[in-house]
Amino acid sequence: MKQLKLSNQLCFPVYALSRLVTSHYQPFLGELDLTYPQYLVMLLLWEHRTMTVKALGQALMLDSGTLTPLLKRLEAKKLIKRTRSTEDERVVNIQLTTAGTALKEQAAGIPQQMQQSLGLSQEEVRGLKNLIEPILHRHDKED
Amino acid sequence: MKQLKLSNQLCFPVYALSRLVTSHYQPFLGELDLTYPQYLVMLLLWEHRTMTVKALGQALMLDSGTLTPLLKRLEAKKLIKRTRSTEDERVVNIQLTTAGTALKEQAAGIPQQMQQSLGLSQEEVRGLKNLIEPILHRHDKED
DNA sequence: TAAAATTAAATTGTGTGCAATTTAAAACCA
DNA sequence: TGGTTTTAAATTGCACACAATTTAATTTTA
Repeated sequence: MKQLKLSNQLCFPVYALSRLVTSHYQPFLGELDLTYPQYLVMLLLWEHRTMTVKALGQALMLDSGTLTPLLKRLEAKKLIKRTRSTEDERVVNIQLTTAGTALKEQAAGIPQQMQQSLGLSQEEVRGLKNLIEPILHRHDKED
Repeated sequence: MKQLKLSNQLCFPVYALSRLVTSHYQPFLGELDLTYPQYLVMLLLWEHRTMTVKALGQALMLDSGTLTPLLKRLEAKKLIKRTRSTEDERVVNIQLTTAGTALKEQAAGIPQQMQQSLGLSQEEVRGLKNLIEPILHRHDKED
């Protein structure tokens, strides 16, 4: 049954690559005392300054079951503040603290260093993005 | 700082795709009462019948910290047997039970159904595999 | 407008991943 | 050979992911 050989599955390379990439972030993120998903949240906040939990969840395809405890940990590190919106008390706004904003400087070199660490060529990066992003967008509405 | 925009990171599409793919397995794997990593172990065992924990770990890039509890769950479901080798008592051999072998029939249709569920073309699947696998092999020795 | 439906987070519980340590066995070697 | 090193799993502890449920607030609608 050829189809059930691991080497014939697409799923496995994608899964393995994801973990490989994440593991290469570790040395760099460790210096900032961030995990990889925490770094993704910080990337969004550095870009937008303030976001709701829902907006973070949509951008990262994560639900509150993952985000709530993660955000509480970022708050405990004093990188963000969580405040319930006054116009709509269901909503929680996430905003950067001064320390959270400052961390951006320390993170500036990471994307560059990562590409080196993974040994990827420009073509590979572009090729992967060009293949993957259309697939993700095709499935955007699913969340 | 353009480099720190989420949309300019390679890491995120890879991470998001991996979770998207895994989530699409869920309805199919749920019928077999398997999680996605458990399914990967079963794929290897269907192919090789018997493997050591170490060999499983090398093939899947997972360590005993992940595999030991996972394998205990598969054993609790009576799909595999875990027996310590007599020649080398450090080694644990994992072998399929009759039920574990039988499950292969039920899994036969999954790869086909998955590609449909994800709406991927042959070109996309081939393109992704061709891009990802060389990257993984380049980093094989790292584990 | 009051009840029903929807929405945003939080909570609960299970199963990974993975770093770090521990345990026990086997291999090495001075 | 006896002590050191290496190796294979297991264990411990922490942080995701995610399904399912709960809670509280807002919208919808009958």
